[in-house]
Amino acid sequence: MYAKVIVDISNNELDRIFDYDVGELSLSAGDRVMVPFGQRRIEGYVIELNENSSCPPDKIKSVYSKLDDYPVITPEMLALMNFMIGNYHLRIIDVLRLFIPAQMRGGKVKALSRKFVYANPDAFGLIKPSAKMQLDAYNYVLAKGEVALSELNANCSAASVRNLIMRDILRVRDGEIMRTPYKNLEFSDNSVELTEAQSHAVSTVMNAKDKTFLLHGVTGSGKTEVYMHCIAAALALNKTAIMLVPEISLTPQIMAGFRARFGSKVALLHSGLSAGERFDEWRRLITGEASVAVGARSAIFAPLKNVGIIIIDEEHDGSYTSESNPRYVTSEVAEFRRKFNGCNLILGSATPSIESYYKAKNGEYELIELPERINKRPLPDIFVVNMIDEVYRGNNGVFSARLEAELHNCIEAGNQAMIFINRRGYSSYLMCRSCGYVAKCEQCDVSLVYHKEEDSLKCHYCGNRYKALTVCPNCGSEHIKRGYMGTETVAEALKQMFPGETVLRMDNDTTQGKDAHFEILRKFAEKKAKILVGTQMIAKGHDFPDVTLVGIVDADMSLHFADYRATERTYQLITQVAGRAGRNDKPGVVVLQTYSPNHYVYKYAVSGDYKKFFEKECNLREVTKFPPFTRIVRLLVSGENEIEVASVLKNVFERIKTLSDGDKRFVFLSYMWSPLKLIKNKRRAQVLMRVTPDYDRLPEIYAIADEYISGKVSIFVEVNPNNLS
DNA sequence: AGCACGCCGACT
DNA sequence: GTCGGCGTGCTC
Repeated sequence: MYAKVIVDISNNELDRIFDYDVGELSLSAGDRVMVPFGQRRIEGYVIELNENSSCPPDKIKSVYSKLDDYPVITPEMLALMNFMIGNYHLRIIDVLRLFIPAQMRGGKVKALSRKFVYANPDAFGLIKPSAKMQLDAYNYVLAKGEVALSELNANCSAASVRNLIMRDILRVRDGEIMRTPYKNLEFSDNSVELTEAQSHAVSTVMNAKDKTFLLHGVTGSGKTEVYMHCIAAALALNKTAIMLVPEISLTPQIMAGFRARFGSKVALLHSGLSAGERFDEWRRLITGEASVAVGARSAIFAPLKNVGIIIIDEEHDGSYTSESNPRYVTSEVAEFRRKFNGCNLILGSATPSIESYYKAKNGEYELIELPERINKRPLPDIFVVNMIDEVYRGNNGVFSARLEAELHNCIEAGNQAMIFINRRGYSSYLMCRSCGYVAKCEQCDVSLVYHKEEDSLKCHYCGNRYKALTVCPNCGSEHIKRGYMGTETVAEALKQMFPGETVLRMDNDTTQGKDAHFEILRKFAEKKAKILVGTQMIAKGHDFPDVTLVGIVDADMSLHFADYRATERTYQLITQVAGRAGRNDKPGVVVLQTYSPNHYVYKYAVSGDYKKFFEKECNLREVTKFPPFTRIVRLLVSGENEIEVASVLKNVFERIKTLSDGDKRFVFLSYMWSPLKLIKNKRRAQVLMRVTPDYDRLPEIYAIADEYISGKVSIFVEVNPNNLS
């Protein structure tokens, strides 16, 4: 019998099956094994067992050992693996690595083992009545049934315990303990009665089978409650559930909500966990001890069997598409698992992505709507402030007169305000006012970002750090000016405006620590500060009842971002940020500052008319030939040698051109240097194409790319990339 | 990815 | 003479 093994080395040359003799081992598909490989021993995964091999018999070696008690890759995941390597053109091992906790590989984390003590029932009465300490220890164990040795030693005489163990009156066994994250969170049953719309949504889902739903519910319409009920329904049928949320909204509050409802059946999976915690949560899922997986993107690979419902909350969120290496589309993986398990899938959002809503309109998804907020609370008023007028009036500051006035009202009334800005660092760049010179990264050719706390310039693409400019290297002028504002500028302006107030700031820089995120939000929730300044990360899911004002300092930053989804993202952003204002009984106000007040996105975002916005945006996409009416395919060629990159680019382009000639499904095809031509010392160039959604010859494009990949030039093919830099 | 094998320059 | 540079090739 031969084991078809994928070795745990990510390399194109090794992206294939190696055959090993199974020997006396009892192996199954999905087992993690240790195998000899050249002069080395490495880990690998058995993906199939088979009687025949096309490899010369003298080359075949035997599997050394099996590494776990059970196959770590379930049959469903093996099927998913095949789906993913076919659809996303990934290395097999890169897919397998997604399926198991990273730290488990190479034996970096192990089960936490502890010695447990239990009483030998036959030894009763062997302790002399005079041995008081021994009796104490024995009774302690009897009272608990079983107790950790460390606990017993801490509470009783360790010498007596040792003696009893030696005489086999107490026995020791090796056991495992699980590191459960957030186990100290208080449970509070927060279940509430469903509104008519909510129960209609729940019953629609529960009465369906093998379907995908788009749950379009306005902010505050109680989507979470619908999810909870659907999960409970799946559990009642003895099935399991997967619930995805954007990484950023995996707050302790959300987790506490799930823990309260489903107790220890919930396993939490996200990047904030320690390696050990992650491993243990994963193990609780694969062993069936836990049956609800809640987590960020990668939780879609939760090793659950018999899945009864899959939920993707905030389905429009960008974090569901992985940017780099094993690139996959979470909703497509979810579709695969839905079909495999014959269960339902819910995509939920207040602001669905244009592509999802388009599918719902075409009947590919079934649309469920929750059009009203719970308790019919009105959405906050959004005021659009024209910043050109402000400049005209001589106001060059961060805040418009309107926002400043609202801030004063808010603070003086004892309420809280959130100020939103989507840029990090103190300012985006340093510029010479005399000659226009802008400091750029030597390696990456991008503007450097000035970080005030370190008084240094940083490259956001490679992380390189440079000394801040004081003199222009180009013209010698000392007239250096900081560019656009960031969270720090805004925070400082606020501190000047409200000298006595604490201003909290939350962005990439202030949330580096393990619990920094949580700490800032906790302070704000406890009203230790009246003003919170932050980037996108303050926009999601946090419910602060006393926030009555939300300021969007520069809405255009996302609107003018070079991406075809910029408008859609801006709509989502405004809706999400605005949703933070005016919870409970206090009415909310949103002030939105822009230099393009007449853009349609502001009109529809202000009125909250998603459908109209969708129509407009969708028409535009159709005319401009962007998704969902096309798929964008980007083939990125990179390498250190500019001439080689250029020549590969040209060759690949010519080959694709041949493929596209006469094919009407090709809407656009061109090649060029990438906007960021140089990153980490690599020249980058791209072939860009747009093809109709029914185009089915992508594998041929992948094959062409593979042909030209060498040690010197690498090629990365992306479908609908998130950015084109 | 690594590790061996192999064929050329400067050193105890 | 041989230690060691990293090019090339292979791993069931």
